[in-house]
This record gives sequence, C-alpha cells and structure tokens, in this order.
Amino acid sequence: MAPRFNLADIAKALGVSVATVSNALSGKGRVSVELAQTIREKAKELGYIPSLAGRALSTGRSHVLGLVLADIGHPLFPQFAQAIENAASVAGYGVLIGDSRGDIQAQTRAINRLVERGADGIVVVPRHGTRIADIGHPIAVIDSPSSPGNTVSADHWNGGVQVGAHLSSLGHRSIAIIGLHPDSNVQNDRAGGIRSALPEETHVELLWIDELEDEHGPGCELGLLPFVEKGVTAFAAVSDLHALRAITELQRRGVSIPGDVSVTGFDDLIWAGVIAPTLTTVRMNMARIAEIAVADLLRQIEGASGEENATPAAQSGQGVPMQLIIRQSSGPAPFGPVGNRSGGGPRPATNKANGPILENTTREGSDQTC
Amino acid sequence: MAPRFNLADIAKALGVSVATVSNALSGKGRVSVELAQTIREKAKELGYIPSLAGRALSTGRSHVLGLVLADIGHPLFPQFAQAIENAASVAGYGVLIGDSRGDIQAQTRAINRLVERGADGIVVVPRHGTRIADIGHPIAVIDSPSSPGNTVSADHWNGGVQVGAHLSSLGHRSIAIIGLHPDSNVQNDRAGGIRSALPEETHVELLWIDELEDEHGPGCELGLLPFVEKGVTAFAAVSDLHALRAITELQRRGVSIPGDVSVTGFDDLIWAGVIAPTLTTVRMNMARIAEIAVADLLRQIEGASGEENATPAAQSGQGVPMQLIIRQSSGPAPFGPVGNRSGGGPRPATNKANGPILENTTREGSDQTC
DNA sequence: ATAAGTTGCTTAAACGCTTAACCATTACTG
DNA sequence: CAGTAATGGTTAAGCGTTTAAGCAACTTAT
Repeated sequence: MAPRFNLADIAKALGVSVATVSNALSGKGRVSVELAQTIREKAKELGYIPSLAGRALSTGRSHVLGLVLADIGHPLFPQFAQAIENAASVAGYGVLIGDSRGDIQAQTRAINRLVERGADGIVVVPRHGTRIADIGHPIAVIDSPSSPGNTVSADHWNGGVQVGAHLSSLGHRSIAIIGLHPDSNVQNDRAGGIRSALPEETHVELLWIDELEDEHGPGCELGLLPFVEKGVTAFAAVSDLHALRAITELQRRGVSIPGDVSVTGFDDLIWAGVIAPTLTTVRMNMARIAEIAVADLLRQIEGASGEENATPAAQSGQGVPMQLIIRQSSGPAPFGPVGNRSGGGPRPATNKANGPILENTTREGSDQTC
Repeated sequence: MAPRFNLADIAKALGVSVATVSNALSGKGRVSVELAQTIREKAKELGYIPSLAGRALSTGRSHVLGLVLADIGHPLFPQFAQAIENAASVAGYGVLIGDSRGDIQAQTRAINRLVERGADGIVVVPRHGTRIADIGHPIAVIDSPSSPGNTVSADHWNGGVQVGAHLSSLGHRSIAIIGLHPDSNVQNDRAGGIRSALPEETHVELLWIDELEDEHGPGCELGLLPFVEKGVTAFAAVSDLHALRAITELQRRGVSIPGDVSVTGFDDLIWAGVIAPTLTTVRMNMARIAEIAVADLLRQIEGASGEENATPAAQSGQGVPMQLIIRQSSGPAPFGPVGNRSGGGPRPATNKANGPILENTTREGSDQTC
C-alpha cells in the first residue's frame, strides 16, 4: 500500500502553510509563480493525490455523477456507460452506476439512492413511457427530442428519415416497420421518421412486438412470412435487436436477404457488423450525446448558487444527428425500378452534413472490432 | 433541494451531543436503549441521510467499489454491472465504473484511477491474456479458474463439459469448436471442457476467429460450409456472439438448424432466446459470482489492518457452476443413433446439482424478456 | 464504607481539504 | 513622502463524521 501524502506533507517539506500549497495547486489564491512551481514539483515528486473525500467535505461537491439506465440489461448500455464515463472523466468526474433492475418504479428510487450517495448530478436514460420526476437535483435526461423534460438525445426522427429514404431509393414500395412498444417516444420517432420519408404511394405496415408477445408468449416468432407473401419487400426495425430477430426468422424460412427482402435496424449493436448478412443500421453519436449531457449537468451544478435554474435544459435544437450505416442487409427491391442487383452503386445521401457510411461489401478494412 | 440534516441537527433537536447521536445510529458506543430509540426516531423523522464524504474522511473508507471491465463494449457488461452493483449495494457500497477503452495497457491505468478516486476495492474482469498487477489494494479478479490470481469465476470447463455431453448425447460425432483467441483462459477452458466430454472417436476441429480475421479482415465470413460438407454436424461456439455469427451464416447458405447442423453458444446473451432458432447456450450464475467477488473484496478491506493479506484469494474450489440452457438450435445429429427429429425427448442431465434447463420449444412461458 | 467496575453520556481531536479573513511587505500614486 | 494599493503569504474556521478519552453517577464487591 503506497503511502498517501497530503497537503500537510507537502507544506511541511517545503516549510510553507497548507493553505499556500492548496492555493498553488488549485491556482486560486495568490502565490508567487516561483513558489507555485516549487510546490507543484514537490507534489509531483511525492506523487500527491488529493483526497476526494476531504475535498468533497469541504466543497460539498463529490465530483461524482450518477448514471441510471432504466433498462440496464439493454445491449446499448455498454456504449452509454463508456461514453458517459469518458465525458465525465474529462471533466474530472467519476461515474457511479445505479440499477433500477428493469423496474419502472425503481427508477426513481435508483436516482434517489445515487443522490443520497452524494452524486452531484444524474444522467438518466429512462424507460419508455416514463417521466422523470423533478428531483430538485441536477439531472440530465437522454431520451427523445419529443419527450418533455428531455435534455439531449439523438435525432431519432431524422435517423428514421434516413432509413426511409434509403429504402425508398432502393425501390421498396411495401414496407413493414417493426417496433416493440407504441408508447416509446424513441421508437415512435424512429418509426415516424421512416414513414415520413416514404413516398405517398408506399404501403406501410406496423408491427408491435409487445402486442404479439402478449398474445403468443414472450420470444414467440414474429410471423413475418405472411408479410412477404403479401408483397412486403423491406422490414425496417426500430432496433437491431428486432432486426436480428427478423433476419434469423426470415433466413430460416429460406427468404434471401437482401435478395428477396431488405432488413434494417437501429443502434449498430456490437454484432451488427459481423452477422451474415451484415446489418444496415443507424448509429447514434454517443460521444456527442454524452458530452452534451455532462456539459448540461456541469452547468446545472456550477450554477446551483442561483435559486432557480431558469433554463430547464439544453434542448439543443432537434437532437444529435444519427448516422446511417449501409451494409449488406439492405438492397434493391426485387423487380424494383433500379433492377441491378450486383452493384448497388452510389446512393443518394440524405443528410447533408454527414452522409451515410457505405461499408465495403467485401468487408475489407471494416471498422468493426470482433 | 431538500435540506439535508446532519448529526448536529439531530443532536440539537434532542439536546444531546453529536457523539451520542453517532453512537446511537451506528450502535457502537454506549447509549441507553431508550435514548437510542428516540434518536433513531428523530433521525427518521428528519429524513437524516449520513454524509458519505464526512464518513469517508473520518474512517478512510469511501464505501465505493470500482468496476473495471477491460472490454467494456462486451455485450456481457450489462449483466456484470448489474450483478456487481446489486451485490455491492446490499453491502452498502456504491459502484464506480472504470473504462479501459478496450486498450489492454489502459486496464492498469483505469484501475489506478479508480483507486485514486478513492475506491476501497476493485472488481476486474480482465481482458484475455492479461495479468493484473498487484496494486497493493483490495482487488477481485473475475476470470477463469485456470488463471493465476483469479478470485472467482464461473466453472467454464464444466460448462464446456455440459455442452460436449449434450452434443454427444445427441449423436454428434464430428464437431467444430469456434473460439476467438487461443490465449484466453476462459475460452480455452470452455473449449477444453467441450472436448473432454466427447467420446474418443469424435472428430473435433478448432476454429479461431482472430486468426481468420487477421487473414481476411475483420467481420469476414467464417466459411463454415466446407466444414459441413466435410461432415461436421455441430458447431460449438465459446460465445453466443460467435454462435450468432455461425447461425446467420449457415442459415444464409440454406443450412437448416438444427435439422442439418446444431449450434451452441455460451453466455445466454440477451437475444439468445429470441432469435430463430433460439440458441442453446450456457449461462453463468452472475449473481453468485458477483456475491463472491464482493464478499472477498470486503474481507480484504475489513482485514486491511493486518500487514499482509496472507490468503491471496477466495479460490472457491473449481468455480461457480454454469447452467446449460437447451433451446432450439441443438438437436439430434442427422443419421445419428437417435434418429427421431421431432421429439427430442428427455436428455441426460450432466450436472447432478442442477440439470440443464429445457426451454419449451413452443416458447410458451419462456423466461426471456423481450 | 470504600475501592473498583459499569453505565451513559460529553468533550475534543482527527480525517484532508477549501476559503475567507488577516497581516506584513513592497509598489504605486498624487 | 504620506496614503493607498497590490502582492505573497499565514491563520483559522469549517465541512460531517468517527472515536478515543474523560467524567459523573450509580452499582456492585470487599
């Protein structure tokens, strides 16, 4: 156990007062440049590490943020955790995880527990259909732009638009959208975006898995074959999880992807780039979202001196842009206007700022880690 | 912002000293039962929440554990995080997450950062082929029983044995094992277990994805068809991730699962129960593992008074038992001794303590959340 | 009846840091 | 050249908790 030095040790070693050492290291008080330099050197020499506990007690700031993901079992959790941890870390904050065990009620309890543990602020990714009660504490909600009380989020709608435009440009005129809950703002935005980007004449069906499972039990087959027989040529899922389900189910029934039908997802989960066929999907800019959430939290924390945080949230316009990643699972509609199946040449970009990523079909040099 | 009361508030309200209040609430000093009762009531009435910072400063214990998953992007992370958080929470500890960004070098740095942040102990799930340097701090390593320095882990070998026995009992006599790295103890244990449970005459092939990708680029196809043509009737992957890759690839090529070949995985990832076919896999007892890891950590922390922690780790025998979950992706070998394709009746249990879970093929009442 | 022990509480110090207030110097200003 | 200001430090208080030590008042043993 390495001995831990404190300010007093440095002060004693240099024959100055603790206050001066503190000032020198924080750069706040008035210390001559030379002495400050000496102090910093001594601190480095001793390997001084400030005690967070002491600082926390003194300042009332723990420099810890809480992270609550309602659905901690969600495969997107790692990405969130990593992004938030990174953004927080840059700002000198640690991240404490809170678990609501998938329970909606427990969500609020989890938040409270983190606050009790001394978290200066909380990042929440709430479960669909949940409103976050104003806890009177700095809080940042990552949800959907159409959720009230939202702080920051991806522009799910535009993500949907990109999917819709992509499928439409491939000639698909009969599309089924696969979602889980109709009461999730995120999913509704995605589905809505897809719809809105399709030409008038496109035939659209909606399929909510939850309703299906209520009837046939959890984990039941989606029964997509009838859709194909009715002429659906593309399934646009609002999550890679559902896309995966669709792909395996269709392939099992001998439907060729993307030859017969196209399938797209959302979120670019870890395996999206390695399944066969690789999955066309839409990725959030987690790093950016985390940055904004943390920045907003810090703003609230710093500005906690004023009574009321007049500005309720950052509300950065329409949300962080999403990124379409075109892989193998989407292709020209059979008998569609394009007709050529081999090339899949350049496709129209739907997002001026950053067009879709076209991943090499041969998968050489893909950015996927395996 | 709810006003936060402290010990002094309670003391003042009751006309006693802070020390008495502290003693009463912690049950440590000498306080009359009646007064202690009164104090507890007053504390509850005021909604008193002890300041972790104050306590930490005084005791030198932050009551925070650090969690470092080398591969934070791994889909198993949520399960780990949830289990550890739960176990820690029960013991009154919070969990701080550390990120090593997949970088092996950064693993040690991540651990150090957590220690600097004041974590009393660290739980590490190291990356394959990594040794955790003795940091002179309480640490629990979750890895494989065959890793030196391991604290607790699942009995990956026996998990493999269960898979091997299962496939063998289904009549498979030519099996390919799919892994990622040959230098991962976990994967080697799983693969070794599988092998060891197969009868002498079984033909076994080993397929390491990393080597494949080094040659053909990341995300390349595994090229499983030749194996099937050579007579392989079952693919046993050491991770659901690879099993998924195998299933999609095989199905895409028109191979029927489990009709033509069987596929099994490891870890029971979130989607294992909903893809088509649902995946036969082996699940770790995360809750138990987390409990043991945390308990061991607490033991080290409490016993930190003695100079040397003579007992290096819990080393609970051979590791926590794993649980085989038989779903649809594994079935009788074609032309195998069993022959019947429809039933798949009762199969021999390979683990006396807790036999395999046989998930209903119709998937009614499955325990999977969707 | 007095020494010794027990009970129930208080006093006070300590943990390591921040920060307001204070006090010498030395440097400007009119 | 007195008066003001800036500079470079120090002192001391405080954050909320724990815990060793102290001290009455009572109980028991001798």
